[in-house]
Amino acid sequence: MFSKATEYALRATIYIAQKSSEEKKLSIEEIALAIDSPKSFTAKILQVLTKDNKIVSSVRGPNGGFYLTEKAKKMPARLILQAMGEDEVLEKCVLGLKQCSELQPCPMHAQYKAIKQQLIKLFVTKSIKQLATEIKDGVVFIK
Amino acid sequence: MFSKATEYALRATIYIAQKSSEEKKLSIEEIALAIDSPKSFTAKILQVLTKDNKIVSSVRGPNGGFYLTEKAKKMPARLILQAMGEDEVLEKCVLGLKQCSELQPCPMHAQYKAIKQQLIKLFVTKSIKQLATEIKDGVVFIK
DNA sequence: ATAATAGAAGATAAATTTGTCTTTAATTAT
DNA sequence: ATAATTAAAGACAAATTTATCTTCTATTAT
Repeated sequence: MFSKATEYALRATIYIAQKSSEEKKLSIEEIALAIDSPKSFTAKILQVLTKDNKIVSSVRGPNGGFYLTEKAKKMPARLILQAMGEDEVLEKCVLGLKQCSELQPCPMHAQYKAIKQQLIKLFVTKSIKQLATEIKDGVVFIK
Repeated sequence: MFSKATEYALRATIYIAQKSSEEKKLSIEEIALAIDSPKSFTAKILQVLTKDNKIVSSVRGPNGGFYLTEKAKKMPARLILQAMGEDEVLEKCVLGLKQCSELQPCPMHAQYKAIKQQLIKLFVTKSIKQLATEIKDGVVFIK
């Protein structure tokens, strides 16, 4: 469904949301280990999410690392897709038609429409924080 | 969601199903034009679907081309995904976790589960023929 | 100030996907 | 038989994705 990069982005952000605060930052080592992703590649991805502190925040140097502000934790998961430039996946035609729409539907449009709506709803209504909260109780896993 | 190759595979197969029979075969030129796909790349993809005549049938030489048998037209769309080696997409975890399951769910598992089931249902219950039938009436488009 | 730490930035490389082109093989019509 | 047609097969190339490594910069502790 999504690229590896976006999968790592989602997992990393959810993990950081669960473990970090402005006081407690996480190193790239810890994050990559926790979500089972290649370290350097994950660093690159976090650079994207950190750009303009849009989603993830970071500071360099000793005691530095990555964290999410309370404001960021309230953001919908869809913002991560947007930051990764993969938001379109949610809206795209299953058959890859450029012109697929209500007026000019592909053969799967009618049925896929409902699925698409639920997908979008999932990423819009679930905040990063909501996705993160159950991890520490072992209800849910990120690795 | 799917690779370009699989998108072309679905579109091409649906188009062939709608236009062809054992008596009337379609050239790769016609198919690629009809579904707006690169000709040579589409030829490669049809080679895969034609392998062992599993889904698409073909004959070489004058008046040759691609077609679908009545039996093939009755097959579920999911077989195309399988032939393309992309069937796993339907079952895969949204976050890309290898171990995501009921017992060890990812943070999106509970919500995504229902979506996944509908996706699978769509590809299992819809036959290639069913997807193809509305094209000629202009109810539905493939380009 | 200096050294140590940790992310940012950039270069590079490996792997995969997407796409093209040429040659070969099968089939048909003449 | 021969020529024409059309898909099959294979080599190759371009683009994108995934991944690594090195150097630079900011920050902190001493």
